[in-house]
Amino acid sequence: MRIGTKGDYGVRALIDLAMYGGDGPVQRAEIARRQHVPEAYLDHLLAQLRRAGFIRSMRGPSGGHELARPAEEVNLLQVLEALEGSLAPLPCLEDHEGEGTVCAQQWVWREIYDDMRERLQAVTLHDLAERERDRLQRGAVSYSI
Amino acid sequence: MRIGTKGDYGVRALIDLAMYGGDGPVQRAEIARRQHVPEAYLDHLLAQLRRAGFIRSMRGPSGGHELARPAEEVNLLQVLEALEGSLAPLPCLEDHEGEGTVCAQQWVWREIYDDMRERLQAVTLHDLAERERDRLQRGAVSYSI
DNA sequence: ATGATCTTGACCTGATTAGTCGTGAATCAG
DNA sequence: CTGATTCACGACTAATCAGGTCAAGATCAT
Repeated sequence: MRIGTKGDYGVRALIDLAMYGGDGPVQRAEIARRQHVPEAYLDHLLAQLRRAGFIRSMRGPSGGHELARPAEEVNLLQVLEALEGSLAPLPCLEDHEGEGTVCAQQWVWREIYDDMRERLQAVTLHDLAERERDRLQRGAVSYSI
Repeated sequence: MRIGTKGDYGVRALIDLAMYGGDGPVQRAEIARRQHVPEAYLDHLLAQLRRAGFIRSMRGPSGGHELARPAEEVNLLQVLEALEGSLAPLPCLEDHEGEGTVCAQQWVWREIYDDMRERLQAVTLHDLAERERDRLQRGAVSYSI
């Protein structure tokens, strides 16, 4: 469940779309510049986000990316699981039906994991974008990772 | 904060000592056999546990390992952090004084992380050993990882 | 057609994980 | 003292993953 640049950058890209995507699609290069993410890498993340149904992409001049669903309907858990895979701290907590394996301390981690997922589910892209707008107004600096 | 074999095996080794260490030290080979851990690998984990002050080791015939502190005074957080390093899901949550970097969604993760540490702190080696004794009595199978 | 843009897959580098192996050092029994 | 037993420690390796880069191609507005 460690969050890497994939998760961080990916979420930031979506926040960017939520903030600047009001009129027409937003270009990769713009997102990359604003969020300080290497453009070539962002490319892959956008592809993943598209396949997962979070964004729509349009090619050609004046093309770009936009949210496929309203920002209020997308939560952090969905996005992070799409980008990073399962967030389970132990393999045995992953929810494929045939549980099979059991690991030591499973009961402790189960609660932690469930709690975490709940909290992440409660946060929408809209919340994050608002928070970010606040932060920018305060003139805060934000180097990621 | 993903828990790997190090954390899993290491905790199991300590549980083993808590359960079978009543009279005299317990040998590496015994632990390895009971807990299904490769002995050569267990060696490293025991070394780490010793350096971190959780166990004492004696060489020679009838040597072995034993808990350095009573099982009630050792909690899961201490052990896991000694074995796996910081459990922070994001580097920016690590608590070295010069915070410097900030990452997106930090506020969400801070709560999750704090909650997790609290829960892990609340579980002692004694609790784990008891739980394990129960499980064995029920004849449960326990393949780790 | 053309140029900006997205799309895909191949590839690269360094770090980490999960171990193995071999040698050496302490301890104890006889 | 000698040898058996057990831990101690460092070197080595193989596989996987993170975090990227790069190049060729597909698409579409104009």
